[in-house]
Amino acid sequence: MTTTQPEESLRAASLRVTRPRVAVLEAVGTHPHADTESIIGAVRAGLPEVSHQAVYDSLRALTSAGLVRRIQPAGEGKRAVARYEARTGDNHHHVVCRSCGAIADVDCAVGEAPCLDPSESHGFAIDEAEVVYWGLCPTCSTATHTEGSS
Amino acid sequence: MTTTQPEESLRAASLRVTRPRVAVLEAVGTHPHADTESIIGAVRAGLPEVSHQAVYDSLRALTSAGLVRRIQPAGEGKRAVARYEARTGDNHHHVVCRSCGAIADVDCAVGEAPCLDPSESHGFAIDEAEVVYWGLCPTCSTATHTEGSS
DNA sequence: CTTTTTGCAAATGATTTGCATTAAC
DNA sequence: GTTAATGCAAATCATTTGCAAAAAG
Repeated sequence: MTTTQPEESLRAASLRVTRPRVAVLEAVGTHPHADTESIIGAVRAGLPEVSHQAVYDSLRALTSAGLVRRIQPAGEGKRAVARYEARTGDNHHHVVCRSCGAIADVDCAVGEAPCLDPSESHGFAIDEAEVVYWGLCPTCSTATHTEGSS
Repeated sequence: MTTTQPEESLRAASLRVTRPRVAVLEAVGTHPHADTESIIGAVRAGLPEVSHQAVYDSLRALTSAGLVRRIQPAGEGKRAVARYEARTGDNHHHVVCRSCGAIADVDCAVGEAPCLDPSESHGFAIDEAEVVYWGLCPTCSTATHTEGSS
């Protein structure tokens, strides 16, 4: 069975294997770019008794361990909602819709990971480059064009 | 006098010229990457009677008009604080310290603005590419190395 | 058995909202 | 004179915190 994978990942990261953590890890893998609320919902689908604090804590533990990546696009008029995705290890980036907040994955435009080497690092020890392409998703783009017509 | 510049910018953007907006625009120009709290402080230095709502509103108006850019680095354990910078028009990016949140500017590593053209846009209408280099600033990097030694 | 994680409920704190007044056009 | 922006104060909502009970090692 492949159901053992999450638990193995947890052990590999020296984290205790608890029901909530396994469920959260699976939920993040199943729902890419999901916000915390969605993850709580997904986790409770199979484990109704988890508190939201357990999810928050699990999420933080998984993020610290590097099993999960936290992304935080700025919602223009909305409250900033943290989103998570299973760390696949590759260096991919995101396209985010300014209007509805939809997220899609894209490969690094310039090849491998040239972004990791900025021209002037100001003495910073860079360990990751995050690229966010801002724009409008097809749906919101269409809606914008439509508004105004009768 | 050069004091007229902010007001001209406001008029050019079809925004009403109000005392708070002028002050906010100047404050953002003076304090690069400042968070809202700092901006409120800076504005009140010369205009003590502004409410923080006026600043929030001005900030939003200026952001919508494109006179100011909003950047929102994810604070790991802290509440996400919005930061602002005067829109200089160039396509520069940021280096952010994971530990203390310090921000520094860097030029686009690959030249002009190749980032604006992702390989696969998923149908999104991209209008801006934001690049964030995550790492540790010199100070925090040193602190990390120091901890552990006697 | 010891240490870590969960659960419960309240606290925190940045940002937003509504409405009357005031300033800008 | 109109319209839009400010001020005031309270509401919101994602996220965090503290402590006792339960589970994992």
